[in-house]
Order: sequence, then structure tokens, then C-alpha cells
Amino acid sequence: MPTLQDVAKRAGVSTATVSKVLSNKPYFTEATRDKVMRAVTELGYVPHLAARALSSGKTHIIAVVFPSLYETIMTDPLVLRILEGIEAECGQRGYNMLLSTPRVMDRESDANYQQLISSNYLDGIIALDHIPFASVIGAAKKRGLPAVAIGYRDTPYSVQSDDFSGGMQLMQHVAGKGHRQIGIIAVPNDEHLPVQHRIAGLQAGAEQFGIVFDDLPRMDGDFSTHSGSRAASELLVRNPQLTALICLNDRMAMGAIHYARQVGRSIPDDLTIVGYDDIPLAAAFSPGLTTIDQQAPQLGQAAARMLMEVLAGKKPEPVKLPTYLVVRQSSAALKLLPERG
Amino acid sequence: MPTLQDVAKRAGVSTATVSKVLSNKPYFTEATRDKVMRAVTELGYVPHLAARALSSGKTHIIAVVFPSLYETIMTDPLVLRILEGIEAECGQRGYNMLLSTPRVMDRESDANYQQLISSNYLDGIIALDHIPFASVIGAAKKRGLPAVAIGYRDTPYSVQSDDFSGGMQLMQHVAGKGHRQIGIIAVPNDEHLPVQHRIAGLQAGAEQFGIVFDDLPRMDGDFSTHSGSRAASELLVRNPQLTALICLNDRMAMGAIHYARQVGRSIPDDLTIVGYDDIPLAAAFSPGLTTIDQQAPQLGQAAARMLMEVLAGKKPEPVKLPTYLVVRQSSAALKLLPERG
DNA sequence: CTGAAAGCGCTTACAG
DNA sequence: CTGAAAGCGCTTACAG
Repeated sequence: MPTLQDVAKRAGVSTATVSKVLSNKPYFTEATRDKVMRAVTELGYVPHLAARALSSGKTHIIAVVFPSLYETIMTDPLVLRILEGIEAECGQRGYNMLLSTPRVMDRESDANYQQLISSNYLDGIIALDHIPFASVIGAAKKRGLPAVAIGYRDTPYSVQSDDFSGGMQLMQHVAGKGHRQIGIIAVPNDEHLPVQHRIAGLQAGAEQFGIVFDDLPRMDGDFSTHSGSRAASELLVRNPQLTALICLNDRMAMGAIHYARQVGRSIPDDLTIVGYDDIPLAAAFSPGLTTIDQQAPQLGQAAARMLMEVLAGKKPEPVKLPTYLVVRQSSAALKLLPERG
Repeated sequence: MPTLQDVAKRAGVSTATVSKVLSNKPYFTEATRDKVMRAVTELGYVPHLAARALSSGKTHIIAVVFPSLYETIMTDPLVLRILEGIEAECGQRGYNMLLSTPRVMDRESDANYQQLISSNYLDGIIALDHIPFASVIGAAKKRGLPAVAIGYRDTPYSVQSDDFSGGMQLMQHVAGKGHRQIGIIAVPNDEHLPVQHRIAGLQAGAEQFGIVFDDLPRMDGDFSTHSGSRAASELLVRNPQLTALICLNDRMAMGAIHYARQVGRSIPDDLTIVGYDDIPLAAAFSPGLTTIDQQAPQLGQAAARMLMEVLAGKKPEPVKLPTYLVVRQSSAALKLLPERG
């Protein structure tokens, strides 16, 4: 492989000059540039990134960190959509993304992560920092690594989805359809920061309709479809009067629908079920899932863009992205049942 | 940040010795090792990976390459599952994964990719090399970069799913249920190598049942749910006699089911629909989707393991992973309709 | 506008 | 078993 020295020799200039031309530093004449560029193409020269990294301190690699608590984060379709947004932005700017998925309960995995952020391999990180008791951004900050959090972490640079509004929109939709007997399927508050905000939003929405939120039955899962089925089962068995279930992600909603159908409930005639996230399959599900679009790709893109600004020495403002209610077929107005007796 | 020199000074040895201890080269005394390790922990030393890369030629980074033809590859749940397998293996071995998603029809994106594989940044690559006319592995081989293909590319190192058997299992299941009027929803053969093998498998399966495969109506989509709906619509409008649809991925199958229900067909009573892949949501879908489990995580893991062997100087044999039929509720035996007239 | 030279932080023969 | 020294391929003040 040809080196920068080879290029310099061929172009008849110094390595310093080649370096400056390649990194577009001022100033050199057009003639020099031409000579250099010709040599570059003739030789098929490609910069040695490790060498460049060592001498410049810049690697053009950013890490995308998706910590996981129990199951691997890779089963979550939302992750892919966020990645998509990050990738789009990084690709354009010539940055590469390194994927890191530390399991926060696993000492070895965590040690790997600590190594990585101290290794001078990374120009910065973007972290989906959702787990309350295990901040992945904190460690990066301590090392002085530029970092952007997707979430509610207390860092200078963060992008958030407006989970509070999302929760409120969801409750307003369901309560607005006349439902009062509403079951909540969430995850434990202390495991997921955005869920805390969604719950607060649900609560605010409930108040508007005179519903006492704390009286609504709630069952927590772990975001998996399976846990959604299980939670739905427990809720419905204990509270047969429920006419609607609000699930705080789409996969649990799909699991809930699956269960409800198995026991003969028809969605939405018998039971309204709504989700959160608007993953790609929410539209294809039958019935189509009413849910909250939390703009996952835009979230990723905003985070990447923010990190690029930080790397450029700017001080970008925090970003909060709006959420949108997407109404499909899994929710319907409450049917007035004939009075009993 | 402390350097290796600092460690050497503190431990009272040379940098060469520290380097050897850290990389576990023979030979040094236990006493030396202790001195060095103590200095390492006292100083909180972490190796500078770019420096190490420059002098050793090893980066401990491998690229995972998912080329995409049209839409971003990131919408495919299968991708995440393959990544999961690769990640599991790499994490254990101390390798980091760089994600690269070149759009093969986009010159700039492709140029980025070419740069990356020539940049000395990568110890090797794993590529999902499914697009017939655009080999992503070829470029890597030319650069002498160790590479493992997931797919049918003609390279020394590859792992494949047994798509032929998968196709055959699917057809055997459907034809075995008595269906003869079967519609096929695929993607164009010249866009996806595994699909060519699945089609061949379908054909072989059909023959066993005396079905002339080429007479079966076929409609191609692009793997998206939406295209599945559209393909189902075209097939069913033109061929109302169809009693089963075989779709070559789960997302198109879900789209097909969605459409079929909208026009009043009941699945599976009225129409059998099967998919391929067994993505996580296939089980939660209603009805549960009959499909082929192509062992995506294992595919990724096998590829990563194979690459590690190549990097260790071995010459691993190609791997072909079996497929499994997963029977759920979307397929049923053909009902004998009352004779006409 | 251009170049000589030092230096980034490691690893690796080589000699002892 | 240990160390001195060269070298990996760039970038960056600095001088001119």
C-alpha cells in the first residue's frame, strides 16, 4: 500500500504539503494541489487511518452505545430505527460508527466498555441512556469524551423525545373515546427513564378527564411481546371490567392483542389496545396498531448532528422532539353496553 | 492519560517489557508481571489503540457490512438478529464492530466503503453479501482484507443458511396441507441470491407433489410489508382460486395477511399464508405466522467465529446452517369446498 | 506558499 | 528473561 511519503516523492513535494492538501488546510497553489492529487490517484493512495489518528488525535469514529439491562437490546426494532438516523448523518459527514452494547449487569461487558471509551479510539459517543441507575454517559464525561445522550440524562448535550406529551396524547385518545376502565402495561419506573415521563403524561391526560390515574390497574412487563401477553392476561383476569389497555411500547401491545384474541376478545370492538413507538410493523399488524410515533430516526439523526457540532467546537442547545398520535384500527369508541339486570 | 512509558517508569522496567506483559508474550517472571500490573492499575493505564494499531497492524475492529439496494437495510428485523449473533461473539473476543451500510447504487456511499476497507482500520469484515451484481466481499478480497461472507458469494470463507431446504420445507408444508392453488410472493431473482435458492427449494418441493411450479402465479415485491400487501392484492384479484400464498419473507407475509383480511378473507380458514425468516414478531402476529426459522443469530455468530479463525491463521471450512419449519396459526389444511353447480 | 523535523504511543526484531 | 532503538504513517508547530 502506498504511503503519504510515496505520494510526496511522486509529486515532488514534501509530506507536509501532501498532508495539507489532503486535509484542505490553507494555503497552497492550485498547481501544487494538482500535482498532489494526480499522484494520489495514480498511486491509489488511501490514508492510513490509524497513523492519522495517532498523530492528529482524531479517529473519525464515534461509538453508538445501546446499553441493555436484561435481554440483548438487539431485539428491539426501535433501536434499528434510531441507528438508521445516526447512520444517515454520520455517513454524510465521513464518520464511522462503532456499535457497543454493554450489558450493564455484566462486569466483563462493562469493563470492555470502560476500555473502549478510554482507548482514544473514539471521537465521541452517542448513548441511548435510559437506565436510571447505570449511566453510560457519565463514564464518558469523566474521560472527557464528547458525548450526546438520547434521553433524560443530566448532560450538557442531549436529545429527547417528548415522552410526557406522548403519554398524554395516548391517554387523551383513549379517554376521549369514552373509556374509563383502562389498564396500564408498562415497565418498572426505576428501569427506564422515558417510561417515567410517559406515565406522568398518562396521568396528566387522565386528570383532564377526571380519571384518578392511581386507581387504574397496572402491570409491568419488560418490553417483550411475551411479557405483554402475560401482563394482559393478569390484568384482564383480575379486572374483567377493563375496556382498554394502554401499553408503553408496541411489542407489548402486540403481545397483549395476541393474548386478548386467544381468549376470545375482539379488538377493537371488545377491547381497545394501544401501543407506543410506531415500529415499522405497527401498520402491518392486524388490527393496525394505534400508537405514538416517537420519531426514532429523527432522534438518531438529531443526536448525530448534535455530536458533530460538539466536535466542531460548538455548544448546541438540547433538542426535544415532538410525538405524534397515529390512529389505526386497534382503538375504538367505548360501546355502551346494555344495563345489567 | 498515562502512557505505556509512564507505566514503565513507575514499574522500573522498559517499555518493551511492559508491552510484553500486557500482550502476554513469553517470557517474563511473575515478579515482573506483578510490578507492571501494579503500575497499570495505580495509574489507570489504558492502551492507546491507535498507537497500538499503527505499530502492530492490528486494530481489533471488524466491519460488519450490510449493503442495501433500495431502502435502508435498517428496516429489516432480520439484520438486527444477525448483528446480535456477531456482537455476542466479537464482544467475548475483545473485538469491536464497525457498522457499514453502503448503498450500492450510490456512488458516494460506495466510495466511503472503498476508503474504509483500504484504510488499514479494519482487521477483517463480515458482509451480508446477497446482491448478485454488487459484491461487497470482492473489493475486500482485492485489498487482502480477511473477509467472511454471509451468503452465496464465491469466497473461501462463507456461512450460508440452507435456503434450498427452507424453500422445500415451506412448499412441503403447504402442499402437504392439500393446497394446489398456490401463489408465490418473492423478490426478483436477480436482486437477491438466497431467494434464488429458496425458489429452487420451492420448486423441488412442488415436484414431489406433482405441482408444476412454473405454472404457479408469482408476484415480486421488495421485502417490505407494503409490497407484500400489494403483491397479495394483485395475485388474489387475478387468481381468485388461490388457497395459499407463500411469501419469501415474514414482512411481506404480514403485509399479505393485512391485505387479505381487509378484503374479508379469513386466515387460515379462507387462505393459508406463510412467511420466511421467523422474525421476533412472527410469533406475536395474529394469526401467528407459519414460517421458516433461518437461525439468524447463529448465522451471525458462525460468521464471527469463522472470521476469528481466519485472523488466527486457520483455514475454516464453509458452514451451512439448517432451517426449521415453524408451524403456527396462519396455515391450515385445505377445506374441501362443495362442488360447484 | 513550502519543507525539515519532531513527535504521537505503541510493538518488534535484535542483542545481550 | 530484559532493554535500547528503530519504526509504523501520519500531522503539526516552526522557520523560511
